[in-house]
Amino acid sequence: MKRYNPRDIEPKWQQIWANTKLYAAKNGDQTRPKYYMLTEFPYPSGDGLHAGHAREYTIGDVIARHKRMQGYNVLFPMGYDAFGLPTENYAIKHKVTPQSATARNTAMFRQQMQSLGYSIDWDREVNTSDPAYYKWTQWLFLRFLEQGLAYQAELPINWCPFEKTGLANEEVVDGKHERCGTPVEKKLLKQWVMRITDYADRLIDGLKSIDYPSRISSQQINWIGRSEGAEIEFAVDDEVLTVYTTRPDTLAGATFLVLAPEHPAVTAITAAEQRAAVEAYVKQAQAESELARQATDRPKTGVWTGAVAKNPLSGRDMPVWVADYVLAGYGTGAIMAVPAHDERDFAFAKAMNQRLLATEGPEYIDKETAPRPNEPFHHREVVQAIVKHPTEDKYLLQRMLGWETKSLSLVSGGIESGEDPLQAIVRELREETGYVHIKSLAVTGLPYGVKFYHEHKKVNRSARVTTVFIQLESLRQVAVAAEEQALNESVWTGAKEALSQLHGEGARRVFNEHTAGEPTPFIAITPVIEPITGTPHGDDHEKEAIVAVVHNAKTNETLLLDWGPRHSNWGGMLFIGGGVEPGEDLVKAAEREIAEETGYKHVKFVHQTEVPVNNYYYSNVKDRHDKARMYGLLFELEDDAQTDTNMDEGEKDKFTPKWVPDDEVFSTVNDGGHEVIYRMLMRDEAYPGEGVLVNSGQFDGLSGIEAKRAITKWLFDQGIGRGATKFKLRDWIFSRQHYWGEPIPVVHCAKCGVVPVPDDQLPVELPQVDHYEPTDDGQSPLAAIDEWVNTTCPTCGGPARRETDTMPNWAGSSWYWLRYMDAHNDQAFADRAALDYWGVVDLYLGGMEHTTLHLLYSRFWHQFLYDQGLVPTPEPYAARRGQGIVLAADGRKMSKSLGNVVNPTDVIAQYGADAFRLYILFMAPYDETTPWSEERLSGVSRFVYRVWSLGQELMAAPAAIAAEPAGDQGAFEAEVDRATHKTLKKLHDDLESMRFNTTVSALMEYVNVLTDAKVKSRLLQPANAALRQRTLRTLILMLAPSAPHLAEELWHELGETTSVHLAGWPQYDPALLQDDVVTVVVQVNGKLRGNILATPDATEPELIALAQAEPNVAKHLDGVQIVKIIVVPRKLVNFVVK
RNA sequence: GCCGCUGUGGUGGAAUGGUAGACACGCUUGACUCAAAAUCAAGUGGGGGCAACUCCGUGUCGGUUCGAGUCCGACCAGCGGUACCA
Repeated sequence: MKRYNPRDIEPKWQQIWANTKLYAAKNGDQTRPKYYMLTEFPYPSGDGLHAGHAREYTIGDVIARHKRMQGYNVLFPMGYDAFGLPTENYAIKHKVTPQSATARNTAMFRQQMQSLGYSIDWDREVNTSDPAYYKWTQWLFLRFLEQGLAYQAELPINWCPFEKTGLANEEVVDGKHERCGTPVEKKLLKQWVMRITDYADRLIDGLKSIDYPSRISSQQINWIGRSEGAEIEFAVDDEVLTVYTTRPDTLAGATFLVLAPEHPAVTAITAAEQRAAVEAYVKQAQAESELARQATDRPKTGVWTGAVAKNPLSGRDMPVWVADYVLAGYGTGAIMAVPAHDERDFAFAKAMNQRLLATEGPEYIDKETAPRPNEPFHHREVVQAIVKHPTEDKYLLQRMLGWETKSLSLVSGGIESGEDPLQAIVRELREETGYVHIKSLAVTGLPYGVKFYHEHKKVNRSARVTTVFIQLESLRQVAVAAEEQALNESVWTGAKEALSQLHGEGARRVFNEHTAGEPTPFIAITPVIEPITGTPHGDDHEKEAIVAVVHNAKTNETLLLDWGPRHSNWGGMLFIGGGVEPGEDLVKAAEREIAEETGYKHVKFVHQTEVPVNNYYYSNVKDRHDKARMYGLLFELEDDAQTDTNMDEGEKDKFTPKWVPDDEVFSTVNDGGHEVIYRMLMRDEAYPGEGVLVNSGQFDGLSGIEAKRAITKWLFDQGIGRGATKFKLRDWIFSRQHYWGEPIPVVHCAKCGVVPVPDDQLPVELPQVDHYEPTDDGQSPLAAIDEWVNTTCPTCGGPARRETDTMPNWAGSSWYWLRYMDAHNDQAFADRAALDYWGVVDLYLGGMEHTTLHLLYSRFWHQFLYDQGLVPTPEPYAARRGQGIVLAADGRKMSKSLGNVVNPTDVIAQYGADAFRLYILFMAPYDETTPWSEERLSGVSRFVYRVWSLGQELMAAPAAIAAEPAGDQGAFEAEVDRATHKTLKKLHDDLESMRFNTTVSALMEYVNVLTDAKVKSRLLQPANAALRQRTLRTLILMLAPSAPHLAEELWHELGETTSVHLAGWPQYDPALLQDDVVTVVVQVNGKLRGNILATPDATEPELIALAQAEPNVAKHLDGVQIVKIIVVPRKLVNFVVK
């Protein structure tokens, strides 16, 4: 028997295939359908082919070979993406030219790919650094230039200080250069830029017509980052600031504007007294590195410009700030900030207000009650409010009863620990005056200090006073305690009168500033969206409600009601809830519900949500759809005292109160509305979701898209805004300051400006030089080569200088699949007939890492070429698939420094190319990342040897020794043929769906059947010569795409003289797939209780009878009642019993 | 945070809503051998049982269904991408 020796047969056949040009694709062949199988061409680095390449090209080769055997005219080409920095660096280091390094490396790659037996049409090989190739890259660039899609601009670009070159945005990852990891700097340079943003919409829309994995299309869509919203203009002094927002519905809640530090209007709008601060901030922002600015969770910083704009909808002042959380490069570089509904604006507002509140304002000494000398001061933090009447132009002042002074004061009180000034003043207002219905409140003016003698407490008092402006919504009041009534009397007064009677210099000053409309940097947080939870049904029964969150600070627990298991629309764990009677105070209502439902009678109100949550839900009790406008109220439990709960008997058993640890509350509550309430109450955060508009004048009551549309239209009608679409995608920085790239084919002439090199003078070839090290000054090394740089102007003939920037390495790969169609054309980048014939790439296989780089760039080029009528299709690739990464055996990435790299050449030397290929297919689904395993590779290698031996045995069996076979010959042949055709069908299905791992499994199973001792010995009998022959033939054909050398060798041993790879792919015969006997599974209540053998066409009653007769099934059917019998012909019988 | 993908034995991974773990690796036992390697044969999810058989089992919790790894809902974990993009 001949031994299997891949070291002999593999090179032998590779040589023969090459010599006969077996895999040559034929342009214009109308006798067969075409199939264009493209894999990404490699960058020819000095390290040679790696395992990832081998995976990609092996998959591509198997598909190409299978298609070829199916009768397609297959184009499966290869080339080299040869320009780029690694080669340049390598050449500098080894003191050779990039040209010679490239020649050496491409030869190595070609040799390695050939040794893997790929069916590449080598006559079409391309190399992007070949002048014959880049002539056409330059030619195509000039078409972009003609159409204005390539332009020069002075831009702050990403600069890699290590490789000394500019970079595209797509090449910067986490603030670092994706290739070398060096932190990227900003550098202002004159650059060539490609207007890819013109194609942003097309690049998204085109994805619909092509077959990309959702992973890739969603990543591209994300990267392009289209968003729809509105541009809104705000007048600030003489300037008009235009902002971009995706949330025009929150316009009324925009309480300030923010400009990026780089925004051109910053200087113009900055007020004189703020100039120094603003300039310092802008300077500091510019000094920050990209990396630092990108850091997540960095505290918000900013500075007030002193300017104020007016909100066109709410009419309120909006201080204009400068802050680096707004990016100059996106939208208009300015935003309207809505702190109530945007997390970033919220964080900024909180931080800035806090900073302002912490500042020390002027200090006043009260002259009427001057502090006593030589006595210590007792300090308090105080908040006071300028409270405005809901309808009239009047302010709420207080007269202290029992004091000697006749003057009035603002509503005020001490800030208790843990409170912020806004919370404190709301509490004070409620306790002292009973007013609770607040429309808006905001800090106004810087805090000031005051010192006086406290006559009641008989101490010197120093206070820091924060002033808040409160606009009442209505005069709705709650009862005021008698002791409070005895202290103060409330008076509504006009502004002038108030000012004259106000006690205290500081209070008079802030009141005056406020009523005079002095600009203030303080940022109000005004909610304009009421959250919606649940789904409206149209006929919802509306009511006002409270949700009471009762917290116990001693145990850090929160009170929940357990309504039993959660169903789709009732039950679960909820807070205490209940209806509010018309006109009833929310706090009172909540206290009543708490007592009724849980018995707790001593709870202290802390605060409530500013807006209600519109919760749509199904009321199980009332059997109807309800809409509750739920206000959340937070209470602190004062003591455990409980009264009897006061509930109907029916209501009592429905729920049980439960104390839940605070950190589990959020995950325990399982109702959308209650969750939102809890977030609003407990977590200091914005509500960024959608909902119903409030505090938005005429737009109140609108929601979602409705509101966006209505407000955008209103802005348009007012002439201060319009709908707008923006993209995250930026134009493509196309210049590189390096030697080893395509020279950008233009010259700069003092007289004519930028002049394209005429087409007939292309290519602009790279000069052959000794030194081409990159420079630090942002100049290409080409600039130093005078004899190359100095040229004449093609237009005027005068002296001119060549452009010295080169193209990025993405340029050559942006059109290479077109060159394969007609690789040697020197009249055009490709002949139109060839372009028409091959059309789109049918399948493009490559790595996931190119999704937002090469794949996006090349689609952009192709779409442009289509627009110019240069290519026949709008998209280059009909389908794209990405292969998974091959990890090292240790589960880590393969890397030279870890020493865990698998070298394909070594693998081939030890196991042969066919075993290597089969293992690549077998190791995992092709798109799954998976570790390399030499042990499993050896398993596949055993399979290859088994196939070889089987082939040898089947061929060596004597054809005519008289010996009669035992048993039924027809049944045996049918059994073997059935196995063959089942395998064929499996291969057919799995190759179509690219499930290569299971095709190898199927081949293994098939070979296992044939090598089974009983089957094989009978197969070797003389009577089975014909069966043996057709079985082996089919096996070889099935192996041909994945193990081409093995298949070819056995094929020729079989006596064939033409290549197996030109043979037709075998078709399976459905008739031969039919089993004589099928195994039918018998279940009782879905549990497997046995199986029966039946003919495929057995009827239902027959199957049931057989099943019932099965002893174990009978056992389980004994003594039970059969409710139902499910029969799936040829598959299963299931008895449903009681 | 957002977008996408993935969760199945000791491992890589199979399974049109119908016998979970195909095919391999590894491991155990046996044959061959002086011995080892290679090869061949048998076994191999966990628990119980002498056995027939039986219970449990595909990240978690629910739901739909005669029947769920597969479909639906909520969550958890891992991977990839992206991120003050307003």
